[in-house]
Amino acid sequence: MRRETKLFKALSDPNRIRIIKMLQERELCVCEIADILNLAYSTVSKHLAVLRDTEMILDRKAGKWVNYRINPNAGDEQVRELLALVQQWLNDDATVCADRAAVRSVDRDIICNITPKKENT
Amino acid sequence: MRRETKLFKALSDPNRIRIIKMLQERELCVCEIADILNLAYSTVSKHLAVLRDTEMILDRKAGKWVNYRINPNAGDEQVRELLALVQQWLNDDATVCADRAAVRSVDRDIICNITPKKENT
DNA sequence: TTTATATTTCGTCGATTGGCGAAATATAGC
DNA sequence: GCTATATTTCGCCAATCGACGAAATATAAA
Repeated sequence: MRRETKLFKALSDPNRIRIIKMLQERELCVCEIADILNLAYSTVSKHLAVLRDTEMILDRKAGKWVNYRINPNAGDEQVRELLALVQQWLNDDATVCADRAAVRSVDRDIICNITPKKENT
Repeated sequence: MRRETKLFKALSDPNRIRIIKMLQERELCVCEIADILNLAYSTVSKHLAVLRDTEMILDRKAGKWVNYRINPNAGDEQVRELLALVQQWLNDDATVCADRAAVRSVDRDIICNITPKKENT
């Protein structure tokens, strides 16, 4: 039963739901998620660890970035059922819609640097 | 989004899951649930309030008892979907099986009285 | 190898949670 | 009305949670 309650608990936080909805749009790195949610890296990292621990999401190292994505066909059917629920829910939610717009326009090369890349000037 | 996270949070506690699984067997009063879960009345009452607040369960006053039952056709489709998930999950779980056996044999007239009913002797 | 950047881990803090018992409330039965 | 019983509400406590910043780690780039 602990397994099941852990799955529900993972989905019981708004920021984790937002992360899942964003990842259902596309793969994202930690800095992109932190930028959109407006949270500290360490906080986002912890949320991602919670979701990864349930196997709802996977991480993949890519150079200096760690890309997170939905576990496309999780071995656990319960996880698949929950992800399907989340995918069909909240599609008209204002925050979710705004997050999607942000996901489309976010650029990791710009946002991740504390010292912004001087593109011109 | 608060609505959805509240639903998941309601299901993120093992005792609340046990309550739902028991109510999916039959209607129960607070003292029966408290007896099976081995928790204080006040604790069970709070768990039931959390579930009732999501409209997953309904309460019905019946004399000195308050009977709780699953909301048979909740207006909220999300609630129906989650209850369906819980119903299909955990049916082989040892605790759930034991709870079901207890639900079948529990007798509110016996367990609820601190001073047990002197049936004979 | 040094430096910059992306991420995770660690320690801390205030808020929430789940437990309890005591007190308050509601109803049944006398 | 009085008493017993079932339930809820209240106040408390320890544990967990979500947030942060600082420190540690890993990789890219110079």
